[in-house]
Parts: sequence; structure tokens; C-alpha cells
Amino acid sequence: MIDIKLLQNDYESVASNLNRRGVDASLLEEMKTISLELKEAKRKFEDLKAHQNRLSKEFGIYKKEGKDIGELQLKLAENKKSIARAQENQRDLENKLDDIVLSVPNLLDESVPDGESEEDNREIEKILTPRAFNFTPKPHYEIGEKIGWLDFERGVKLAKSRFTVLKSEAAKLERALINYMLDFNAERGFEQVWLPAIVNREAMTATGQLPKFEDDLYKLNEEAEKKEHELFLIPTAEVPLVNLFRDEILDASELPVKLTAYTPCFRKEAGSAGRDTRGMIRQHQFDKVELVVIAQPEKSDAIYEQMIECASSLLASLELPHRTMQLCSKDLGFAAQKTVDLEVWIPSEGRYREISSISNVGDFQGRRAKIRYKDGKKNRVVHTLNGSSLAVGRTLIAIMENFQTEDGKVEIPKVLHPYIK
RNA sequence: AGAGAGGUGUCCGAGUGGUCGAAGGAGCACGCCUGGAACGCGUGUGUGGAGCAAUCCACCGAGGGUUCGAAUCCCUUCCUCUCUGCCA
Repeated sequence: MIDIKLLQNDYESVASNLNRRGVDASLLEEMKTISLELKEAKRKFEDLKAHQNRLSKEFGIYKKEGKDIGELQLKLAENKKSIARAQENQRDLENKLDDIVLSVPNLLDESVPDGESEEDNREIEKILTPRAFNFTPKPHYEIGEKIGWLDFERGVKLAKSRFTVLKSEAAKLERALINYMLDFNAERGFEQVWLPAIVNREAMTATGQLPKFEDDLYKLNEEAEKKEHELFLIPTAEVPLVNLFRDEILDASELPVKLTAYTPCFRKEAGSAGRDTRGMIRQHQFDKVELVVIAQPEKSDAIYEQMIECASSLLASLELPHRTMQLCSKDLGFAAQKTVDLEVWIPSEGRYREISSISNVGDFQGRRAKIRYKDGKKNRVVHTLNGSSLAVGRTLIAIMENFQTEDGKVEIPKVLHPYIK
């Protein structure tokens, strides 16, 4: 969440920044108003409470000394009513403020270009040249069905559309890729973590998936009688990785915390009806190896660059042509301050497709998740960063298409040879 | 899943209605002592919020309640441990 103090003290710059993301100014206006009302309400409540505490102490002493407490008792009873009213008012405002604050996206980094959609993202760099085919490259789903790697029909039989079964070499390759990616990241100083794929509402809220994007999450216990007991399948390992440190105060010496994890990811793809229905590009369940870094604010930009480099050289090591794209203001994710997407070349489509997304989230999640670190005497909110390294299923697709041979087979990138038996 | 026990500060641990944000100990930091160190002694040592400040408010797993007043009583819930059951 954005810094409410900043909103109060420098409303104009917050408003103009978020305007670029399409956030309605009247919403921010309301947010500021409520936050100031809340501040006042809290003060009132605290004053009343202080008064009550003082009288209560007196009450105890009077009683001990056997003095008359009749008058005190009356005062206390009356003050108690005022406290109840003040508290109700405060809670009311808190809820109202939460409703807004939790649905306001992060501030844009100054480097983010303006833009309306994906179309306006800026290419930064192309890495490796797509291979020139002397035949027409086939799409992965055609290759996959033909050589018995991908079974779309049975995926549907088991679950529904957007579920696919990997068989034989594809199954091996998926596992090899996961291992290779984790090793690759470990060499760059990322510690491996193995995580629950299920998290609770608090965790989802801390990283920003909730409350706004509930429609895209698989909820496990619809019948949960209390909201705090609801459980969700993770849409990305970013959620459990960041939440590892929720409500914690880290020691400066522990930073930066660099983690990598493989998890399956689950997404309802609610807004994607009709898109990428063919093949394995967009699945409800897919594998991903993720990077997450918890860092001191001063260091996050440098780490951001390192993470982009890390994912890019991972792709390069797999001999996959790709490009890096700076996302524009309206294409940026809810929690991100700035994001670079890595797009891999898909020969059958003749275009690049997203395979990784690396974001500097700034203090947005840190504040939501209350992750701080000790900076001398003071506690400061950490910065968080996340990036895919990589989406495994799409990597498999990219390999199948880029490494296909004319007779319909698929070669395996050299670096993976040791990983495949 | 059932029965019982329990969740207190960095850690151990006391506290069963009043001046307790919390005894005592350990750890840690600083100071004294020392040639240096140990020992010893002294001081300090949670988080968030309001305020220029003094100070005030909240927090003893979480949420509600009783009470003038709750770490202490009641309810709900989560978690941990032990036993039983079940299972990979």
C-alpha cells in the first residue's frame, strides 16, 4: 500500500503519479479525507481512554482507602459511553480507509514510460537472433501431440480446458528445467526454498493479490465460516516467499535476502476467456521458478538490474532468443513500481511472448506485510522484488518450437543434457 | 479427527482482577575495573501510533465479551506439545 503520510503531505504528486495509472483522483481525495478524519478520531479516542485510565486508577485507590466512590462511578459510566462511541467511529473510518487503501496500486517509478497498453511497452534489448528456418516451424501443440509429449485431451478429461498432460520426454524436460533453473539461481546466490502452495487470506492481502484480484484465485474452502480461515492456491511463489517475512523485523546484516523457489502456480485466468486457447501458453496450472529479494531501499534498484540480468542470461544459456521490455504505466502490475518483461521468441507465432516478469515493488508489499529491518535504532520498511526465472511451461514451449527439426523432432539445449537421463 | 496441557519481551521464566509494558535470570550494548581478558559492578535493552516536548494511547497468539479497571475471568478461533485414531 502507498504511504498514507505521503498522501497527506504531498497529495499533488501522489495524485498525478497515480493518475498515470488511471487511478481516479476522487478516490484519492476521499482517501485523504478519511485518513485525516481517522487521525482526528484516534486522537479523540485516546484522550477519552487516557481520562478513563486515570479515573480508574483513582477508583482503585479510593476503594482501598474506603472513600466514597459514588461520584466517580457516575463519571466513569458516562465516559465509558463516550469511549464506545468514539471507538465505533474510529473502526468505521478504519474500515472505510482500508477498503480504499488496499485497492490503490503502487506508485510508479519515475522511469516508467506513459502508455495505454501492452502496445506501448518499450523494447530495451534483443538477445540472440531467432534462428532462420528452412521449413515452416510448427506450433508446439502440433509437435507435442505428434511426438507424444503433450496430451491436451486427457488434460481436459482430468480437469477442464487449460490443463495439459506432459508425457515421456516432455515430462522429463519439465523436471530438468526446474532443476536447472534452481541450480542456476543458486549459483547466483539465491537460496532455495520449498514452499506450501496454499496460503491464507492474510498472505494474499499482504502481497496485493487480495482484495482486488480474488476472481483470479482458486479458493479452496468456499464454505469457510470466517474470512481469515480461507485458503487459496498460490498464483505465484512470490506470495509465500514474501510472506515468509510478514510481521517480522529483520536485522540489517541479513539483507539482502535472496530466495528462489519452484512451485506450481494456479490461476483462474478469469479475464482471459478466448485468449491462447490452443496449446500450453495459458494454463490454469503451471510450473514456475521464482526469484524474490528482500532488500534495503537504497539497494533495490541495483538488485532489480541484477535480477533482469539473471533471468536473461538463464534464457541465453538455454539458447533461447528473447528481448527485454520496459512495461508502460497502464500495463504495470498492481504492486509493481517498475517492471521489465522478458519475452521469448515463439517461431510459430513469429513473435515474442512473455516468459518472465521482473518487478521492483519498492516498499508497497513491505508496508502491507509489515516487513521491516533495523537500521541502527530505527526500523525501516524493506523493499521487495520479484521475478520469474522462468515460467517453466513456456520455456518448454519455447524449446520445442525453437529447437524443432524438419522431421518434427525436438533437440535439447546443451546445458540441459546433464539434467536428462 | 478425539482427549488433555499450554501459548507472556531476543531467549528462559514469574505473574489469577488494580499503580504490570510486565518480577527474576540469560543474552546483547555501553561504562567502570584490567597490561589485556574472564569474574565482578553499574546503566541500558520490544513494537506501532499521537505530540515540538513532557507525556499519552494500543499490544502478554488472534478476535470478541464481562468489569470503573484484564496478561489475569468468560466465549470463539489459530497454533504448539502429549496420548488415541487415520494416513503419504
